Amino acid sequence: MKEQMYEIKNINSFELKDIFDCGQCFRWNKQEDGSYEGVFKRNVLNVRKEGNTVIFKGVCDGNIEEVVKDYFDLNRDYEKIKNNLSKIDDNMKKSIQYGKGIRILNQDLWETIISFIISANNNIPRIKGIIERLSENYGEEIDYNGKKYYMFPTPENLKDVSVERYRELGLGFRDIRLYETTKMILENKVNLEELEKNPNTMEVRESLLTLSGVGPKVADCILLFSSLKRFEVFPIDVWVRRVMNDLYIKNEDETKVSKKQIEKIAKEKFGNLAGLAQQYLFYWRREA
DNA sequence: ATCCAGGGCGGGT
DNA sequence: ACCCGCCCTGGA
Repeated sequence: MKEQMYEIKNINSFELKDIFDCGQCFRWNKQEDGSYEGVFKRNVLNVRKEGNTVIFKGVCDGNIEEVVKDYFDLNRDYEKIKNNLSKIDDNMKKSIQYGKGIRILNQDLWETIISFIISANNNIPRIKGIIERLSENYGEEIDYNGKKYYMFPTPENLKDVSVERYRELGLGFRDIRLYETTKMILENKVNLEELEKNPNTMEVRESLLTLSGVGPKVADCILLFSSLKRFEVFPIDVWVRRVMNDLYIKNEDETKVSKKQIEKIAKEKFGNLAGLAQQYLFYWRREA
């Protein structure tokens, strides 16, 4: 494949650190020169920012401009969204100022499902390690700049991989979950293309919940961070529980705050932008 | 050493 | 409906 380049001048709501470190993705890594490099679908990309210009460079499956516009959600008006959310209260305003460059990536549904199954009760360095080993072992190779990169394995790539093999790759107790979910998708027990087409978020959520290793939190992450792009969901993890309790609930023991309670407040305050609000709050509370 | 990290599952009430 | 213990692994 031939190297392509694409640049956007005077871009807003686009900060590399905010996008790649806000917890939505696992295959982007910061380089020595401050740029980020990542593999998604059949693309290998390097992204860097100089002033208000973003430069994308790499090998793409198709036209780089189209690939980038789709993946980085460039047709959505984040300035408008941020303005609306900022009006809600000072907490939102502050968290948005902190994560002003966040964009929700349009990630492959299958990859997002598997990645967040792996994320369960796990830490980020280890999650990234597991995903890299899966890709190196079972993903298709792409050569770029004299280096080898590996696509995330497809369901077919994982067809004959055993539970034991997953355990060897360091998945721990998630081995069986990955095995079973892959099998269910290969057997079309859950049809990913149908999910993409279904506008009813709750139906899609129910369907995701039938997959092994997918509970409420993982399902919501998949709905928000994959190409399903449902911004009304509100994934609740320990950090979100923490920040929601600090700001709005103020219970002495945050672990005692129920999910329902948090969901109710999120819906009342943030409505159909709850997912975005969650992301700003999460990133702010974890990093700041 | 003990704990915990972006939960889910299965088996209790 | 809630609640609880348990689940691999590795880094602090």
